Amino acid sequence: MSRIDRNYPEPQRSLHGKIYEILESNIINGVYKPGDCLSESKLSEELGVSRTPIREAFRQLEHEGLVVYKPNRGVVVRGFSEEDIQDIYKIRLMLEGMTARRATENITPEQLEELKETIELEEFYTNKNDVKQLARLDSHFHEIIYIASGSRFLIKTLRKFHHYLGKIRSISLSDPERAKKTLIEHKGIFESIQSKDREMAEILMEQHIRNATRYIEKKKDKAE
Amino acid sequence: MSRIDRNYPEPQRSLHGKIYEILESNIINGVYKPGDCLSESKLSEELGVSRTPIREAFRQLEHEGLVVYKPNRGVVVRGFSEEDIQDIYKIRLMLEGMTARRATENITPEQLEELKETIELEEFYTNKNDVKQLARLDSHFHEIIYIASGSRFLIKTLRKFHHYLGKIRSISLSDPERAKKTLIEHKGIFESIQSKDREMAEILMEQHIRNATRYIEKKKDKAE
DNA sequence: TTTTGTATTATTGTATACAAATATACATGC
DNA sequence: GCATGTATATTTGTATACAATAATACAAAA
Repeated sequence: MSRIDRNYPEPQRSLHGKIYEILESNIINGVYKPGDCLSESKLSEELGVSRTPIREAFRQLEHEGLVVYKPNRGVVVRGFSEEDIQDIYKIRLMLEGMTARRATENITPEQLEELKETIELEEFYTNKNDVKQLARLDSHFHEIIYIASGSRFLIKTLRKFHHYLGKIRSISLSDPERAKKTLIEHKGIFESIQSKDREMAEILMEQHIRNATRYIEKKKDKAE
Repeated sequence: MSRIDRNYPEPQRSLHGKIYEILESNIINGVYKPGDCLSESKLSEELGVSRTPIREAFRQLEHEGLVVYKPNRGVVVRGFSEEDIQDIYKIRLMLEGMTARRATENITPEQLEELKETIELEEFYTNKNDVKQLARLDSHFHEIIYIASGSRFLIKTLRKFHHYLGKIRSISLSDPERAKKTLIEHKGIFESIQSKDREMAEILMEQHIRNATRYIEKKKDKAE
């Protein structure tokens, strides 16, 4: 085996992990609707794998609460309701501020630099109106703060919540006004963290979540 | 088959569910230490089942973050550190108050009655110093409030946190002084909820968590 | 002695086989 | 027509078989 092969091994991910991601994404994005029954045999055929890794993915989705397990009948999709989405925003409002405060206390220079670069890229893509990149960078911005908080539970919980909101976030960021406002808010949070102002980081993060929530609410009201 | 057998069917739970509970409990209670490797084959032999349901249980534990998955090597136990426990209390401080407030808004008369009965039993067992029953009732008290909050995410998150702290809670409740204080605090929370005083329910619940945290901290300081 | 290559062993990853449970279709009786 | 019982088909639940990967032991060379 050559040296290059040893240095660049392929990811070598297990099948159940990939299948889990596919199914989770299909549930989050509404490909599978709440109430849909997922069949091991059918998915097994569709994806061209045996039932074993599919069952393993099911167990993860079940644990996550995205599907409900019916003994000897398989799993039915749960998905998210309007209320669930609002609920997530309410809980985030409680947790994101705390996370930003703790991140301010624990952040490393490298993470701070990464945060800065992320914001610079956000600025670039905001001007270009590249929604896909903006969504990616937004996730990255928050992800760094989650990790810097040093709390495995906050990381796990908020990462999931953020992931669940992926669709709605893209909608928000496709509005140039909201994208610009997001950038300004991110900059404020970054500067607070950089200057080690815990309180301000907490307050600005809470405002950021509140503004995101308000934007969605307003958008929804208009649509009705 | 007798009629009695038909009226009281066994739960008919799947194996992977039972195995998951066994393993989770072993991790939470420190039977498996952080760093321990869990082997499918060994557990399969020990428990007298095939590897399939064990793998399914592993996938749930993995998703929960209680074990870390190593491709082609199995899973290693993660468990909880001192910091993790403190961390859980910090996060609960943010979430339990909100949950109590929302429970006050949504609680049903039946749930209120159940809460009342739980506290009456708590009073009974506090006088008898029955720690096991007190731990069970404490969980039940909080569980009712979680459910009454109507938020599937709060239910899921806080239920887990509460479960993780089972061991430490039993230690607290085995101190008659702390048990009495817990009862008084629960009563206060119950009365706020009953009289639909959201703010007070939130404040008292936060105090309750804060007091529980302080007690643990003090206990730890003494031990050192 | 240390290192490295190789054979062996053990473990996981996936597929498949069979048992158990459930749903479905259809016939039978009312 | 409607309900009920039964046979069939389908699906899940579990066990097992085989393949792939990684760890281990050991021998050979530097």
